[in-house]
Parts: sequence; C-alpha cells; structure tokens
Amino acid sequence: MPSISRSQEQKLDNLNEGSKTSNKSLNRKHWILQQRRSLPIASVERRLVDEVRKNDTIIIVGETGSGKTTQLPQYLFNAGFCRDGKVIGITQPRRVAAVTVAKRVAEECDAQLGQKVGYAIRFDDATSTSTRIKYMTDGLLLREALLDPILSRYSVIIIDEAHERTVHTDVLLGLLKKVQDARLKQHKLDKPYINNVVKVDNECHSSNMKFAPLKLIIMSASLDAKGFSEYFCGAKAVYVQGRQYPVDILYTYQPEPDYVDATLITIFQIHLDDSPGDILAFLTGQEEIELVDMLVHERLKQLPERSRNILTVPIYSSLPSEQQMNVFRPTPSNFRKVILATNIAETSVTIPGVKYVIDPGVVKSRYYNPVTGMESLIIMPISKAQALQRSGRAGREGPGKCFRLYPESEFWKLIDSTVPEIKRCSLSNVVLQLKALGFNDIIGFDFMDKPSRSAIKQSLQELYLLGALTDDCKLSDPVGIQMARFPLDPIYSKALILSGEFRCLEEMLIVVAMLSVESIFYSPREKLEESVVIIYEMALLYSSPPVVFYCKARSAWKKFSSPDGDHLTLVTVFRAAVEYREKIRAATNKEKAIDKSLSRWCRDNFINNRSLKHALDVHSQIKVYLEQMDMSLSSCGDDVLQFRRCLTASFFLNAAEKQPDGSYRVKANGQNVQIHPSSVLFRTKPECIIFTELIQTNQIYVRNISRAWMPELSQYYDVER
DNA sequence: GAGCACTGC
Repeated sequence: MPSISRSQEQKLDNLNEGSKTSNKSLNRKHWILQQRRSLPIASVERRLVDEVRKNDTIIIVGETGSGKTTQLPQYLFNAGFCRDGKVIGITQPRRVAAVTVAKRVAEECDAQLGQKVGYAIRFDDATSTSTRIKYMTDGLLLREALLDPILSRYSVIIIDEAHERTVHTDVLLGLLKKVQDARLKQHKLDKPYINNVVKVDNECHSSNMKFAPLKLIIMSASLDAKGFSEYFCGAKAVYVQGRQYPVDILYTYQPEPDYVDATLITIFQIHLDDSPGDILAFLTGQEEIELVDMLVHERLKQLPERSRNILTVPIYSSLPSEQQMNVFRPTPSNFRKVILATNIAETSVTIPGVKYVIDPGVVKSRYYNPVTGMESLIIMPISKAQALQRSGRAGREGPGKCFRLYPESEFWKLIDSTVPEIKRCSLSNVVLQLKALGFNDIIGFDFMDKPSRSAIKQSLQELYLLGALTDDCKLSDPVGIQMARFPLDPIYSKALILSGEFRCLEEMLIVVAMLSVESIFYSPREKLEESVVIIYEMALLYSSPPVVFYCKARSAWKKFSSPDGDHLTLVTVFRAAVEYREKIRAATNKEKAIDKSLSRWCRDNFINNRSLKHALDVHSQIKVYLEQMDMSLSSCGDDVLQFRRCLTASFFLNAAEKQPDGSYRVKANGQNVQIHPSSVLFRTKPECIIFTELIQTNQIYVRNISRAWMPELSQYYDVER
C-alpha cells in the first residue's frame, strides 16, 4: 500500500512536470542529458571524484540548485565506487525528498526504479539486490546500523542536508566516524572484521571479505563548513556554486510591535505597488494563518474592484493533503497568489512562482525542559541561516524580493544557525540506540554538539527505571535489547513488552500505534461553525444552555468513548476502523475503493484519515517485530481491569492523584497538572490517573488519560510523600 | 471547557 506522502509526492510530480506519458522518449532523454550537463556541479565532476578518491571524508558545500544530490552519486557510480556489489547510500532528512530524488535519478540513469537506483523509507522499500544507488531517510540508515554495525554493504555514504542537524543526522555523524575507524583498522590488519552482524543478505558478506575504508561525504547548504570540517579532523571542504537568482533584501526602519499586522500591511503594499508575482508569507501556525487569511479578505473589501485580485492559499502540515495541493494550482490570470505558510514552505515544500517573501523573523519551535520532561511550543526569533533560507525562496525562478519585518540591526543579533535538535529534545531514544550500537559511555560520546549533561542523565535514569539498563548502566538482556529494536518511544516499547506478561498485548499494540501518530480526532473548522449555528438556534428554541449541542464531532466520537479512559477509547476507534475496512474488503478487492471508503468513514466520524492510516502502518510494522520476537498477540478480551493493571505498570512514572481543587499532582515529581478538556475523563475526574502525554500551553495539561489501577500502582509508590 | 512548528524510525 503506498504511504500518504508517496501519493502526495506523485501528485506533486504530475503538477510540477506535467504528463510524463510522452511517447517521444528519445527527446526526453536528450533533454535530460542537456539538463544534467548544464548543472553547476557538472563542471567539477572530475575534481569531485578525485577528491573522494584521495580523502576518506569530504565536505561539500553546495547552494540550492547545484545538482549535488542527484549528480554526485551518479559520478561516483561511474567512477567505479560500486564495484564488488557495493552500494552508495545517500541520506535525506525527509521521506518525500528520498522518494522524489530517487525517481529523478532512476530516470536519468534510464533505469527502472528499484533496480540500479532505489529508495528505502519506513513502510516503503523500493530497493533490490541490484540496487547500487540507494536514497533513504537518515533514521532508516540508523536502524540498518543496528543490524550491521559497520554498514558493510556501503562503499560511500553521503549525508545530505547535514546543515539541518536533525537528531538522526547528528547521531549518524558520530556513528559514521566510528564506523570509518573500525573499517580502517580492519583494513590495515587485513583480516576479517568480526562483528555481530545479524542480517546477512547479499554477496558482499562473503566470509573472507575485506572491508574497504568507508568514504564519507557530508553535504551542506549552509556556508559554514568549518564546524563539519573541525568535527571530521580537518576534512577538506569543496564549494559548488548554486543556481539562484539575486534577491533584494529589505528591512524595516523600526522594530514592528505586531508582526501579524506588519505582514498584512506588507502584503497589500506589494500587491498595490509591485510588479506581478506571487507572495509567500511565513507565519507561525494554523491559527495565525487563518487570522491573516480572514484579515486579508476583510481589507480587500475596502479596495476598488480592480485591485481585489488576490487569491490566498494557506499551507501547514496538519492541513489535509488535497488542500495542501492548492498551492501548486496555477494562479488565474491577473490574480496574485498569496501563500500563507508555516515552516513547511522553508524546506519541505517548494512552491513555484514565488517572487516575494515576507519574513516576520519568528518561528514556533519545540522547547524541551529536561528537568521536568515537559515539552512546550514557543514563538521565538529565527536564526540567520533560517532567514537566508526563507529569502532564498524568492529567487528560485527569477530575481525576487524579501521583506524582513525587522531592522537590519536585529538581523545581526540573530544566532547564526538554529540550535541542533539534539540539544533541545528528549534523549531517551538516542541513548537507547547508542547503547544498542555498543556505545556505553554516552557522556563521552563524540557528538558534534554535545547535549547537556543533565539531559543525558535524565534519559539514563528514565531508561534505568524502565528496566532497559542494568545497575552498571549497560543495556539489559532481554528487555533493553528488545526495547531498542522497536521503532517507538522507549516507554511505549516497554509497555508492549509488559503487556505480554499481562496478556493484553493486542490492546497495547493498538494503543501504542495510536499514540505514535498525530491526533486521531479531527474537527474541521467549518464543521465547528456549523455546530455553532445549531447551538444558537437550539438556544433560541429552548432558551436553555446550549452546551449539549456544542459540537457535532463530539457526538460522533461518543460511540467510541470508554468509561475507563482515552486509551481504551482509542482501541475502540481502531477496531471500528479495521472492522469497517474488512467489511468493505469483503465486497471489493480494489485497494483504491477501500481507501476511498475508509476516508469517507473517517470524515463521517470526525477521524483524521492521515493519522489513522499512519497508525495502521505502525500497527502492522510493529506486529512483524513482535512475531520475530516470538511474542504472541494475547488479548484481555472484556477483562478491562487487566488492561488497566498493565497500563499502570507500564506508565507508573506518569501517575497523578486528584487534589481537593480538582487539579492533579504527578506522583513522581510533585508537579501540578490539569486534565485536558479533550479527554473522555475530563468531567469524571477519577481519584488517580495514568497519562501518556504532558504538554504546556496556557496551563500544564495531561492528555490521553486512563483510570489507574491503585493496587498495581502501590507497588511502585509504597511510601506516600 | 482547549488549541495543535516541522520531521523521523
């Protein structure tokens, strides 16, 4: 079954390049060859190949449009780096990028996708034993390293978009440095490297195989190669020119007190004074986008008829993909498109036709407090690198303009580049992965940017409490080893392992899959408005408080809700969806028809289709892992108590007790929290709860809550504090 | 009685 992003990307392809069904394939080939030759990187092909031959590690700084991602792997292939069945691996931070680039390169090589050129992302592997150029997500390569610690099948690994510094990229950088060392030592000793390779699946694993040194190429779009070069012991950096049109940068004279208002003014200023061309405005979130959208239309009414030719298009990640696609529709003639976007338009989505960029200089970003383990989203200033990335969006197709809604002096005060993710997220998963890869000394691990000691210690402690680590801080056998194998949050992995003992693995697997995805319940705005009208009419009719009629979505969800809490509610939703799908499958075997039918079921029940599909994918993936570990899918049936016991035992760290004022106190650290109003237990307010999410917004909320099973809990908290 | 930047295994 194709994943969502793949179909999304296919639509993108069609929209961007038009129909590919042309029978003039010769012309197409000729055109592709010309395109390839005209890329800036083409002129330095020989030099690049020489540098890779001479150096084990090089850094390539290439601006957008240089062609480095598509061309370099082909140059290396042609230069013989895939001899003896070796593979060139290229990592990307995003799934869509891995797929689109692989398709493009396969076409350039005149090969069928999945043969010489392929890609591998979670839930979707388009590679074969003949694949020599393999695009993949960086997280997937990390997973591969767990099975083959010296990545023996690869002759070259290219880390693309390294400047983005995702957690996965950072862990990979550290790991690859070690892999290089290990392979170099083995190469010099001239004897087979002994390791715990689990998966032996192709010809390059013959027993007396010698491993050539691993070539490592770090590709970055940012201008500071220094950091990477220093990290890799003075590795050589090569600069490749990009293909970018000039962008005029304009600043304000004074700081703007209200960037939303300033954005609005700028949109109209461009619209009335500047030449034709679409506008891309960066905002921080859905709410802000909807507000600006509304305000633009309000102010348009004040303009003369002939100036009202503005078309607004919002785009943010939780928007259904059909609506996201609206940004690619051609603008009607005489109209100016105004794209109101979050950070999604900074890297993930490239929108054609943009000539003007409006950059208020802020971003909503996740902040993690390692002491409290609490995550919150805060609006903060962007970095210089981000500002450059944003302004670059105006110069893709011709000269452009970027309006920075702050004075130039403020720009120079911005930090150079965004703080790497590894320094601002929970490290439990990173630590578990590194332990599984054989790195015991986490504090001493050679990170490019070291996370704080306290964050590492916090994760070590959590993993110890979950039973993943022994008293001397080593990975425990079998619990720790099993936990590291699951592509899940460590606490969810632990819940799965425990639920085998409690004989409710079937239920816990569903819960874990549902908790691993974005919110399952979805209430579109227009539906809410519809319900507001109903409330209003009802209130007039009955002159009573209209709370009962608050939301249609609510009543749709009611049939799923469980008195025991949100977790069993999720189980009911999942089972209802699967049951419905099977019913449809019995009537038709066309996957498309089944998909469509399930989408309709989701819409009728106010369920987020994308999230549900994702949960189904996670569910089937984890099921395979469980089967490999010989864990049988036991169900507790109607014995809800058994499930509550298991949930309590798994998430005892997340237990909270009711206080006299109706708030809750987290038993593990004494923190005061509230039940989120979206919970089915919001009104019930049980004495003691187990939660699986803690978030800070206007208040500190716990979400996804179930009633705790007190006798089980008392085993963990015997002394009342 | 509330509010969801963006990725990824």
